[in-house]
Amino acid sequence: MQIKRPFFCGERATYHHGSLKDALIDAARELVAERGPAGFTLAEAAKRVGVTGAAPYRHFADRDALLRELALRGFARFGTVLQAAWQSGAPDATTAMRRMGRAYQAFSRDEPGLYSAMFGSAGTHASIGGADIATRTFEMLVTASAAVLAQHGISIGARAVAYEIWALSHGVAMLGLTGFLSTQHAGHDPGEILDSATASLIEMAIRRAKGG
Amino acid sequence: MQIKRPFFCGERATYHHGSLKDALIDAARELVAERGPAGFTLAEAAKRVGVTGAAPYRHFADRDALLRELALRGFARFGTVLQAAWQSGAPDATTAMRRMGRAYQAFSRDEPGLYSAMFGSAGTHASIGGADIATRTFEMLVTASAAVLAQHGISIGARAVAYEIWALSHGVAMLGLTGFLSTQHAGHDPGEILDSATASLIEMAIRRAKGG
DNA sequence: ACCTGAACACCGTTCAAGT
DNA sequence: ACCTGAACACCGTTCAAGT
Repeated sequence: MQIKRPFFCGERATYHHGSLKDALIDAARELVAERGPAGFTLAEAAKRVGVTGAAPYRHFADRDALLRELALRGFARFGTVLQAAWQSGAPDATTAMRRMGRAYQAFSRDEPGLYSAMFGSAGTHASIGGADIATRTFEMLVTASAAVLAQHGISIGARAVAYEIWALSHGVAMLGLTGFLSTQHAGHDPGEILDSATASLIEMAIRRAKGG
Repeated sequence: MQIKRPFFCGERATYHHGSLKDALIDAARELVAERGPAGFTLAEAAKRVGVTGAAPYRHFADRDALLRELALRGFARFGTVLQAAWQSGAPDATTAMRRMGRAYQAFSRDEPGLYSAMFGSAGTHASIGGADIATRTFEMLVTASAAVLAQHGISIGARAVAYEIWALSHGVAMLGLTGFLSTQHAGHDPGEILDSATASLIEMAIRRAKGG
């Protein structure tokens, strides 16, 4: 995701940058990945792409608007990645669900800047706009869960399972990003844990539906 | 947790504050609860307790040290709360586990400042000291899981289940704090979701151990 | 021993002026 | 239309000076 810039390491050829908006977002992604959403400063992002601290205000209302834009792009990419993972496992819904879980974990690990911008700061959700792109991500999980349950002849409870799986996935992702997993649980790969736990949640949903 | 202060609303009776350290930590807890760890400023905490911006440096090395101290106190309180919940369900391990799960969720909801300081910012874990108070919290979950499994005659797999339950609990907590749950899942109480999913994870661990 | 006041660097934000 | 430079308020941090 390195942005092509029409100037040489720090010194621009032209007075106008050309793709400043994208360059700033990319710099923000790197900074958030390095130091978290709190550590991101507009000034440093501007410096990194070779413009004055005032330049970003031609493209974003304020610091928060830039982070919001980063989060929005993150959700868009996240949706694409999860969708692709799901389809790579078709037509078996269980396989597809496993692939999607792995993709979720991999995304949070490989794109910490995007994931943190998306879910990191309180209030992100509220300020991200009524359209609510995050809801679309969740709806993907609901659809996936419904497909897995349908494979077992069950047509209810998909939202509840999707909710459980999302919380689980998010928990693994966040504990990983904040450093609480890697150090103390040698031998337990986050991906495997997520995989196993997701399977448990689904299997119990099936058992409950069949038993009741 | 309101700190008793030896002065009247803003104006001190004495030149020395008396309990500035505790007052600052309490102000930090409120500020982090209101605006997240990123929104916390040392200057505002100082203003809120009625001292100069330089005063905190007599008690903390820097801004980060104050947040670290807040996190440490949070972990201590969290441990006490979970322990009490567990014991309130004794001697039935399954009941005790359910109580602990509810207590986990309630703590994250009622003490957002503490929970955010504990788990909110990347790197907290690393900088919180080698003693690793977070590990002790996790070990409580391991002990609890082992007790539940033991009730079913199973003596293996407690760490893996505890890991799954922690991730799930943390996911519910964080999605709740960042506002991703309340808005889109009317009808699904976070506490109930956690309860049901935890039960699923435990039951599947039991089934696997007995079946294999 | 604990706090204030002044000082400095840095960041968010605005605005008139440059290209 | 897009960027710079100067300006201001605010925050983190230090330090000499006050109680």
